[in-house]
Amino acid sequence: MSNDETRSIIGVRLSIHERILEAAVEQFAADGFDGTNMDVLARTAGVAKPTIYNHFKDKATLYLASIEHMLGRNRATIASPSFARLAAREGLLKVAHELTWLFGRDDDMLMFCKMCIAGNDRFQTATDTFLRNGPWRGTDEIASLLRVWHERGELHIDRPSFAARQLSELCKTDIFDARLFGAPALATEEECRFTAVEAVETFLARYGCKMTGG
Amino acid sequence: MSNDETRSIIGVRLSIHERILEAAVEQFAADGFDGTNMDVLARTAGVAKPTIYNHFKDKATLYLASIEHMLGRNRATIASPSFARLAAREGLLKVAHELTWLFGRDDDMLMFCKMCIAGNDRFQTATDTFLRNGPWRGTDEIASLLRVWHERGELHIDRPSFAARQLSELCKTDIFDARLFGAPALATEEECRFTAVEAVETFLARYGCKMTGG
DNA sequence: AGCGGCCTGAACCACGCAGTTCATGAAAGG
DNA sequence: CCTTTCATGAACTGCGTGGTTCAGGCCGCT
Repeated sequence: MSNDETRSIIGVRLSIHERILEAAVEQFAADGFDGTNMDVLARTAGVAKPTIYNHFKDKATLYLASIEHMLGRNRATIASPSFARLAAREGLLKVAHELTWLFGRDDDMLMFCKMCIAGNDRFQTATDTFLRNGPWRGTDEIASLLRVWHERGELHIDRPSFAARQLSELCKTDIFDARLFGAPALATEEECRFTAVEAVETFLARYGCKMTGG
Repeated sequence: MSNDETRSIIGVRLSIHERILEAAVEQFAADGFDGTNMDVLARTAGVAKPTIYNHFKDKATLYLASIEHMLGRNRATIASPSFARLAAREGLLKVAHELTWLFGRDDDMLMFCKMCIAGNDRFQTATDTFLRNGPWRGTDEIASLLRVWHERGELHIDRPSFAARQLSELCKTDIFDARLFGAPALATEEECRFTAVEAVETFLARYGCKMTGG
């Protein structure tokens, strides 16, 4: 292979494979599956069309791969196990900030949500991997954290998984629906912070023990 | 017009116009705008293709019309002002049950959300009317109720609108995302009741006054 | 130098699908 | 009874686009 590593975008060298994936994420996210034109995609990737089909069997295959690629980039831990060292309130705040940021200010996340929702009968497998590696993994991580704090006596939670999902929902308040339905305008950092703080406040009122400030 | 009223589905007589709209809602919701094939749509409607174009100029026009059609069918009140007579806890439970029912067991609502999300760049006006007449009207109604209970001293709420949206989000826990992304399986009545009760519990923990049980 | 692998660009094929046309037929209405 | 209106179905047009082919060209390897 000759010029596999030659092209660079923003100074970072990318292999042809990666360049195609990056362009795919961008295009699919912007225009949806049907709205994406493979000729255009090739041009944005700076690559000849046959090259794409040399790396990916299909438009659908590329679509799947692009979802996984995007999820891989987005390994920003929602609830890092390291948060367990913090006091419940601090840890919850960190988690809530991650969540509101994700819901309110992450474009890739939003676009792929839209795509999965829109196309879901045709690409159920794509939707499944998205859910498994995205939202569900996130709430699982949160649930683990909650268990730690519960055992440490800082929270009192009977159903950690359900509680985790409640927290996640609370973090969507005011910022997510608008984006899901409307123009993909970012929520401001102010809004995200506010929603996060309020979510934790409500969550602790229910699940916090006296000393935690519930 | 000859057999405008002759065909019947499930015993209800529908005009050709309505039959097309019903089929359109179903198809668009299931497959999105691009994924919908006009030949198939015609067949599902039990109508010849030219007939569709005799009633609607365009695929896009039909799409818009189908959204408005769906809106007209769905005039359920989430938070009736009459609930204000109830104690806060009872009233909130009623509201929460309405919400979980809507999120978990109302097919029209779900389809509608999918359609708006799928088409939104190209049909922003449709999405806007949906938001105004749907979710936003709902949370406004809830906010009014919250204000009543606040003034009556049963709740302590600084930002009623925000709190209303928090309640609404809490009522999605565990039942809405799965439907939005996955198969449109109904949430069981059990699940809805559970989520509603838990939502109210969490909500009151934050916003209830001592005597309310918060 | 010669070979093999990969990329390129442009042309090309095939197909799905929105929208139309047309001949036919059936009901309503004066 | 004749006219108007409208549904029907089948065939057709035209276009956008997914996917392929092919003749080159660049590069590394031996």
